[in-house]
Amino acid sequence: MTDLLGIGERPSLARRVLELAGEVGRYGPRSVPADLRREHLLACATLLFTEEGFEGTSMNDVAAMAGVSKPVLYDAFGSKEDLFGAVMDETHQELLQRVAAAMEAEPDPGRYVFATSRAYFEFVQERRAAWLNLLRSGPGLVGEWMEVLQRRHASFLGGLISGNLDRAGIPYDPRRVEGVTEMLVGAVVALAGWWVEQDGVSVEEAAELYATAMEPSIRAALPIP
Amino acid sequence: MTDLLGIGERPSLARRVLELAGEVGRYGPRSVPADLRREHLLACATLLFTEEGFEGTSMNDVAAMAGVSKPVLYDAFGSKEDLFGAVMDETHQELLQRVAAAMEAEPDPGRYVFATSRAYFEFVQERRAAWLNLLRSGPGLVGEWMEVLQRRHASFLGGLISGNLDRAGIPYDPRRVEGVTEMLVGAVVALAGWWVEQDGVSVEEAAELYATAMEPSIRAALPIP
DNA sequence: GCTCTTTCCTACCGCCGGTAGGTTAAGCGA
DNA sequence: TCGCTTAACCTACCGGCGGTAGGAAAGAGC
Repeated sequence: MTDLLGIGERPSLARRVLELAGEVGRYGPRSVPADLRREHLLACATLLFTEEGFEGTSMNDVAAMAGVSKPVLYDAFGSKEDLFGAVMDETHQELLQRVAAAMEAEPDPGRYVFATSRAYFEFVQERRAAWLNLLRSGPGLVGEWMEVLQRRHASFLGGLISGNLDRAGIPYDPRRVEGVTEMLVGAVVALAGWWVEQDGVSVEEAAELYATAMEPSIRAALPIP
Repeated sequence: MTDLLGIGERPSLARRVLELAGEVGRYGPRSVPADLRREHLLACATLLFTEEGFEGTSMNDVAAMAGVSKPVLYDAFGSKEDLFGAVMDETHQELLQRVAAAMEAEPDPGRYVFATSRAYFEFVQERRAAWLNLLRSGPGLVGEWMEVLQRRHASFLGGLISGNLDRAGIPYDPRRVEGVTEMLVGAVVALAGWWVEQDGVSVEEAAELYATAMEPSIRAALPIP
């Protein structure tokens, strides 16, 4: 758990960080500007948390991999949960962007559910470890971060749905939209958790199953024409 | 986090445990049979984990509350995760039994989804802390216990569904039943997580929303007449 | 009385998340 | 050139955690 990238030869990784960023010597040796340092630490942490999970990664590991002492790490990120939260945040934003892009690229609104869920499953397939260790880690532990993500995902999805309803001039109960979106997110997370350990079920099939099941439930629970 | 019940006056809780169980002196003072001790420790752990969560409870706390030293605790349970698993297990079994009972008590098969989900939401309402800290804690962390529970819940539900299909002589793809049940469980957990923090949404309304949404999705995804 | 077995405790281990306090050296005005 | 400020950084430590080694106490059976 030390030096996965050959990055951590102790005394002077700082130099290499600066070299990578094309900023050598800007503040002299042994001195990396805080924002760059933060970025670098975040990259190391992402690698470790993705590969080893929250509990499998210690702050010592992260600091060692970055070639830096612990207080430097704590200057940048106040606590282990802060750091993990930042890593999750980045990855989750990426996932949401891909889902949003998939929806925009889909011309047929009748296939929105399929298109977005396919994007979700593709992400899980491509970034399996990240999804398992970062996104699916579960609420409750790791501060309340997971809850935040799930809530964000739900309100993102709710925004899409209620946006469509608004545009069509259909009245609806926003409380109900919230409940439905929570279920949709819960269902996709659960299905992905099952699917990621199955063999022989393709992305298309998974997305098709999700869409087949959830499409009618959305129509039944909300006033969608 | 010490002695919530006045149980922990150090040297001789053992006596009181035996008194409670009507077994005083069976093996003489300072000696409680292992199975009884285990039960007692499990009760203390349930109380603490329910109230303070996994991370908020230390093995020292549990041992202190039980009026016992740590090695005794470790003799009975091996590790903190084992202990937490045992606590979760017990509570989860209870939840599943209530769901099963609700279904058996429901004469109209068309209302199974509503009846079972209402039982679920009632449990969440009555045992809020237990549900939040024990059952909803999330997969990934705490060993793989959550995954086990979710899987068990899904296969329990899948058993109900495929049992019905079998009885009716309808052929089906078991893989598909698995996927659907995972979604159903994920959706109910997610909806409960949202609902448990809402004001003014009754159990009936929550269960109705769930049933309205999921009933058609089951029919759409599975060959149910 | 002696040994075996079961229960139980004191005292410790290594590691973790997190911090106090001091060192280095660049930047800069006089 | 000298001193002062400021930012980056490190060594060395803290309390508490999960977990364990090794032995004391006391009933049971001979």
